[in-house]
Amino acid sequence: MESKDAVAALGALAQENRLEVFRMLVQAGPRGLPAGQIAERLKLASPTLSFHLAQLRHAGLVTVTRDGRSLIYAADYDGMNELMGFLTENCCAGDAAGCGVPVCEPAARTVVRRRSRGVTRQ
Amino acid sequence: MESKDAVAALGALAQENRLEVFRMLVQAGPRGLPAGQIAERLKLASPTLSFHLAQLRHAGLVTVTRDGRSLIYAADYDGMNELMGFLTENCCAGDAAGCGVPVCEPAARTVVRRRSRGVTRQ
DNA sequence: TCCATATTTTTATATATATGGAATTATTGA
DNA sequence: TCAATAATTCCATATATATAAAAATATGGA
Repeated sequence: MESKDAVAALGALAQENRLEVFRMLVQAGPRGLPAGQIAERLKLASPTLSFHLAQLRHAGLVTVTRDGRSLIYAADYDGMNELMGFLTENCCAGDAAGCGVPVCEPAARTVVRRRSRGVTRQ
Repeated sequence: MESKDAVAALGALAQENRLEVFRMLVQAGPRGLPAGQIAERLKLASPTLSFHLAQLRHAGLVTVTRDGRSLIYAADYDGMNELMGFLTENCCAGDAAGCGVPVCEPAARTVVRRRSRGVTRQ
């Protein structure tokens, strides 16, 4: 991961509404949520939400797929994990015990197959 | 951690120069670095660096102690780890295996005693 | 006490970002 | 083909942020 990508991802998360959106998607799991449902839950005007989702998408933090009229947004866990790895990279000059950073491998990944109707737009 | 604190921390990191400063301090370890040395290594004007260090400090990502004429900045590893915990909180509705997030405990912490000359200003 | 060093604070200016109304595009079902 | 729904893009406005020159503060040594 490049420094510029990390700045983009951090900038995307550094906003109250977007952070809420992202955390909602992280908690929702790989199945994601339709934009309308996010807007409703967070009481955001649709152009506002659309703007924020685009930021998160360009930053590689969420993915989108169409399902009929709805666009389904989901957290991009790979993007998130890459970002966290970048922040802690080579911490304490390699002696991670100096700063309490998790040094273990990620939990074994369960692959979730998404409904494949519609076209993916990244 | 509150959402507002997370936004502050992410905003502090979402800037090219500050991200560089922070990563430099993360890699430098708990002993930290004097402001002048950071400015020199990153070729930043001192008021600019000072502004950025203040942002990181207010966001709880770095600490500062005085040593003679120098102010020594160090990464605040607790702050960083809290932030990452906040982002991944309750991911996949509790089934972390769904997204490959590290679920293990942080490495055992090695406490490093800092030189106690001067006053700590947070 | 005075000077040099290290760093911060103040201030001005330039630039980037957030918001929501209005118009637009895409999809489905009648 | 048309109306209804879901969401986006365009636009104007308000607000926040980054930068560095100049002035101010704190420390240590002569």
